[in-house]
Amino acid sequence: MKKALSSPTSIDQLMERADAMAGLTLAELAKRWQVQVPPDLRRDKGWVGQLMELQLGASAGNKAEPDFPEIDVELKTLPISYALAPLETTYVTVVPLTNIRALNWFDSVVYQKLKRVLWVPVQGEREIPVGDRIIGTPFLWQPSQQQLQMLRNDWEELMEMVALGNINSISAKFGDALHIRPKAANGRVLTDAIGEDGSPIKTLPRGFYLQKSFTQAILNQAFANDA
DNA sequence: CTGTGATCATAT
DNA sequence: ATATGATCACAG
Repeated sequence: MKKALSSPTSIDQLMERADAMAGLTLAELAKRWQVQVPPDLRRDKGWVGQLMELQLGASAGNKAEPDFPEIDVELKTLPISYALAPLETTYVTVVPLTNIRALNWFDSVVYQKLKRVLWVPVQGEREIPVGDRIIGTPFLWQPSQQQLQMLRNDWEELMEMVALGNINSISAKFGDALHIRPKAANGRVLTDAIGEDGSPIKTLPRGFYLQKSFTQAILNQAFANDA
């Protein structure tokens, strides 16, 4: 998809563009940007997010930084059930497995991305045709002190394991708010990491994901604030 | 090849 | 039913 809009230069401008899509179906928004609606998301997993990028003027690209670096905002779509519960965990960024310098939370990409997020809830039930799914009301979120502490604790615990060569003993069961799971094109992809004895090894690339319980709490906050 | 956007699909 | 591990498309 092509970039058709300039990056928003202020929060107000971003929210204006965001509010303009609230209540629309994905088909309606897709028509506005002249993109085809896929029959399902099996082969287009990132389609919804990329449509949002068009609407909001996010700079495309694969940089490990927030979508709107000028205004320090990260964009996240959140697929939700009929009961307004998250249907999926939320991918944040890849886990650095090598060249780990200072284990500094505030320098981490996780912190840089999550310190301010524009959440866009979208109906995600698979039985709803993609084009018929309704876009919810986007809202801006900043983690509370408590949420920030949870994220930081998980991040520090997990990164310590990585730095000490224990990447292969990390599973999705670690971490309360944040966890680590594979993030690759397939199971044969290998990248460099630190082995148990400190020597280089090859392992599957991993990503940081937000647990559903964490994003559920974010939704609850936003919902309560509206009422 | 690595990062982005994520959801899929099967084991449990 | 759902969480974990696996996977898909595309940009740079």
